[in-house]
Amino acid sequence: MANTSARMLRLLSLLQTHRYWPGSELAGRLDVSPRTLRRDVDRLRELGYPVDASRGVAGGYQLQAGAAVPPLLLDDDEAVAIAIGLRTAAAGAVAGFEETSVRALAKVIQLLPPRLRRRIDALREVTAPGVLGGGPTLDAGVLTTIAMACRGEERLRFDYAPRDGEPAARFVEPHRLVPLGRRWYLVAWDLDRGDWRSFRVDRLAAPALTGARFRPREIPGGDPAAWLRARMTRIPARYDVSVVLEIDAEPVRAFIGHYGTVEETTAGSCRMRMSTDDLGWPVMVLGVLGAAFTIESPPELRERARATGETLLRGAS
Amino acid sequence: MANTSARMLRLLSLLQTHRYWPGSELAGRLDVSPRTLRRDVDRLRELGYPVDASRGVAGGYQLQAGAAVPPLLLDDDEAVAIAIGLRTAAAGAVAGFEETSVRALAKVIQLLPPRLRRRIDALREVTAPGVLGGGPTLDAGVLTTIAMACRGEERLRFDYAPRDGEPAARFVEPHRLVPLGRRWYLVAWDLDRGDWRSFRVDRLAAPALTGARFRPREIPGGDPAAWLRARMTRIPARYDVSVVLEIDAEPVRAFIGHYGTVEETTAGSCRMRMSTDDLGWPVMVLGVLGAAFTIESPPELRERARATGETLLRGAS
DNA sequence: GCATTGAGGTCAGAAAGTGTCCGCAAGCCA
DNA sequence: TGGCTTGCGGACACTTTCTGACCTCAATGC
Repeated sequence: MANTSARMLRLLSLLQTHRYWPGSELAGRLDVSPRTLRRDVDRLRELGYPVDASRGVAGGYQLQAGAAVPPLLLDDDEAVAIAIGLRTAAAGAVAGFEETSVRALAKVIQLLPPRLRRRIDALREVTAPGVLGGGPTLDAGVLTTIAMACRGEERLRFDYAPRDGEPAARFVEPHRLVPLGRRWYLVAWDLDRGDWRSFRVDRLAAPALTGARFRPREIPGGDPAAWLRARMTRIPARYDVSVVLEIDAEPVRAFIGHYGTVEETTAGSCRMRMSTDDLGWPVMVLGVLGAAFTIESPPELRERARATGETLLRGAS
Repeated sequence: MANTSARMLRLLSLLQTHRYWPGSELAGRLDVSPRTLRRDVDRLRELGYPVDASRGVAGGYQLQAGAAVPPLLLDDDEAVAIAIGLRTAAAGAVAGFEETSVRALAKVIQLLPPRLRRRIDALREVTAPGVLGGGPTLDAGVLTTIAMACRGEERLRFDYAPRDGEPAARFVEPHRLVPLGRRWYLVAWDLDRGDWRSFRVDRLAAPALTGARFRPREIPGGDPAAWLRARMTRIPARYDVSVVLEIDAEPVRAFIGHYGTVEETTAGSCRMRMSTDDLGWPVMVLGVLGAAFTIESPPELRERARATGETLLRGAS
């Protein structure tokens, strides 16, 4: 009966929770004889989840890392923590991990009981993007709804405000979410227009799952990201920043993390490069580092630094 | 035999992956008759994981959100994404979620196959804390090793550099990781000294699991966080920043997120408050917002703003 | 050496899981 | 409306597994 499966899951859960259990206690909790427990442990091992055992007084069982990821049995707090972590990662806190994170997030959110979803939503303000982003603020709820639609192959309705023109309702077969530059795009088959379209997620509002499933079409070329890049005739204007700082490379590197690169020029001086569409950000960096610097490019950065410096001096006096 | 359990897990995995499956295909993949598939689905339902079914042409099965979190069956990418997300959250990217995140992270890391751990470690630089932190850079590997020791009730060795004095090897029974202020502390029973001690994680190096288990002692009072707070005679000096800005509250709020509070004073002006031990941070905010401001406190902030302003002007000229 | 704790073989009875066959119900479409 | 598809679930016979009891053996720590 389901008894065995359920018991195996409970056993896995116990082993995941506490890490070390005497056999007698496990047997007691699962309400079986020690012999059966040993058989259950064997079953887990056969499934590829290595369970370590040690004998003697204070012996016990312990789940070890194996070749495959065992089914994760999470309690509420852990599930919420995972969802929150994925959401921040998807929102761009971890460069290069947005897409994977949002896919995993869609999976987790989908499986989460409503009460946990509410808890996560309630934490929206706590996890407000704040300074980090630089990019436009993006509602994680919108993103996950779309991701769920892509995943579940469900038709999607939403309001879309194109760059120039009135907002209008759209009805699409969502295909893929693609992060490009600092923005998210939805690549979808537009049902009204009968063609592939891309939508900037930050211009998209009130996405609603329709429940209607569809058989996914194949996008020309097969790669949504490539299709989108090819379609984007112009990428948003960006500044390539280059500044020489009279300070060792190391603290600079530690400070800016992956937001830019730092190369040593001479001892005690280094060149920092970054690519950004918001000059406020490199100015912040320069100000906080506090070292003397020379701006190589772009000229606009010089102007911006001057303006910021004057603001600060006025306020400080 | 284990067949049934294994098949149930595979079924769960399939249902988690694609979201919608025709019964015949599921039966085919699991290599059982449709009747047995129906029975398996029933079993899942009995376990509390609601499986939706729809009839008619193009009918199928679909896993829905239920009352409990089902066992998460993750593929490699998803597992890595979850670990990365938790790590950033634990590193302080999500205020108030450090502890829960690090606990969940310890669980996940513990279960992850070595090859995935390596992938995650390789991503360390990608997820470099960068600007975010403000606090001292903390090696996530150190944190998770300690968390695993706490979780597994394993004795721990490490090198510790006290504020004043030489680094020395320590041998402890780890009890709990506690985030306090902007720092992490390990509360542990010091085996050499035979007493409870707290250790700042950022002063701790080369933690090593010994594999030796112990029966956890009870900490006086029962609450490690309370114990630690009581023990910390002085908390790190902090500045309470208060600045009036000649700008609407809304953009300020959007910019600083949860790092501080903003109240409207008069139309077109607002007061920003934050508590920090690093004045560089509020200065950055003031500089980037670009609005005229008046510093109410602390006086040190005025000095810092002046210095930063001068640096920027020098560099810009 | 002794107590503790896990490993694992064997056995018999109990309890499942399984496929086949069946009639039924619900959705979709012509 | 009728026909098709797909899921639902009862009944049955058969097979397989599961379980607890009992036993001996093997590590481990004191």
